[in-house]
Amino acid sequence: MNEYTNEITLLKALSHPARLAILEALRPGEACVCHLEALFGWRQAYISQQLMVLRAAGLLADRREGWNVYYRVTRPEIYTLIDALHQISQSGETAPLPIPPPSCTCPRCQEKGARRFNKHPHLEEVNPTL
Amino acid sequence: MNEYTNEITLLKALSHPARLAILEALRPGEACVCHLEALFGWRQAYISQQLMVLRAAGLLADRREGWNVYYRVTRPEIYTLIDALHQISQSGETAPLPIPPPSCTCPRCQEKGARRFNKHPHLEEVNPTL
DNA sequence: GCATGATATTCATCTTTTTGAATATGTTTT
DNA sequence: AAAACATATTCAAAAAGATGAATATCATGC
Repeated sequence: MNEYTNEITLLKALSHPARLAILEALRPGEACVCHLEALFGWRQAYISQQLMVLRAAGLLADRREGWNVYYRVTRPEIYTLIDALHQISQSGETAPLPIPPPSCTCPRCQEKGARRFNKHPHLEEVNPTL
Repeated sequence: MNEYTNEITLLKALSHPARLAILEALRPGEACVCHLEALFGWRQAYISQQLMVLRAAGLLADRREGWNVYYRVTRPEIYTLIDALHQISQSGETAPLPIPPPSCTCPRCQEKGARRFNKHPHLEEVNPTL
């Protein structure tokens, strides 16, 4: 179950209101920490913590200039994901569900001589690594 | 900070390898629990738990047919998000970072008479609700 | 070098997630 | 109704995440 390691790291970094808000604030371009501090009215340390998470996930890079540290998004593609997220979240709850699709392709359901009282086939015969 | 409630619920539902894998398995269409059980080789109760999370997030619906319960994705748009996720995750670590973008639009940085030793402007003057 | 401003990190605590184990629910066949 | 099956739910312990408080780092101006 070590699949999706990168994906999960990324998703977890995004799964926080403050971090989503920060990414939104960075959409137009880079910003220094003091900007975010003033914009959101959060404690400096708190913002720094969240920036750390986003940076650890590889989403942000920083650049020092005198007193200030400027953060920027390193993967603008993240906004494609975020936009999709908003779209899905906004659509009214459980829409008028589509007509039930065709029947299951389950290995068991597929068995030709599918006797109804039967143990599952052994996993080895069935699992072509998804 | 009650913003993004729906978004966070959705992201958290996705932030789990087993659940991502399940959604992947459901991409071609609906499947019964025994299918997933055989496909992944996980405990039945475990799969049911993960399905519950996805259902609670409004991503899945179920349909009973005799012995089996068939699950299907109610919001195919989720795959747009997942595809974006994979794309971002696969791109090699921190790509050759783009040239540092233009300077910060931070309220402080914007102040015309920006005296360098100055307190931040009061938040009320600055925070137009992001 | 020292004081100050901006940002980062560590620590401790509290809450949430994860996941195995046990058990419950509901359906079908006999 | 009882047995067999498929799936769902509850519980508890361990792991991970969130966050306030305190403190550290590092650049700048004197």
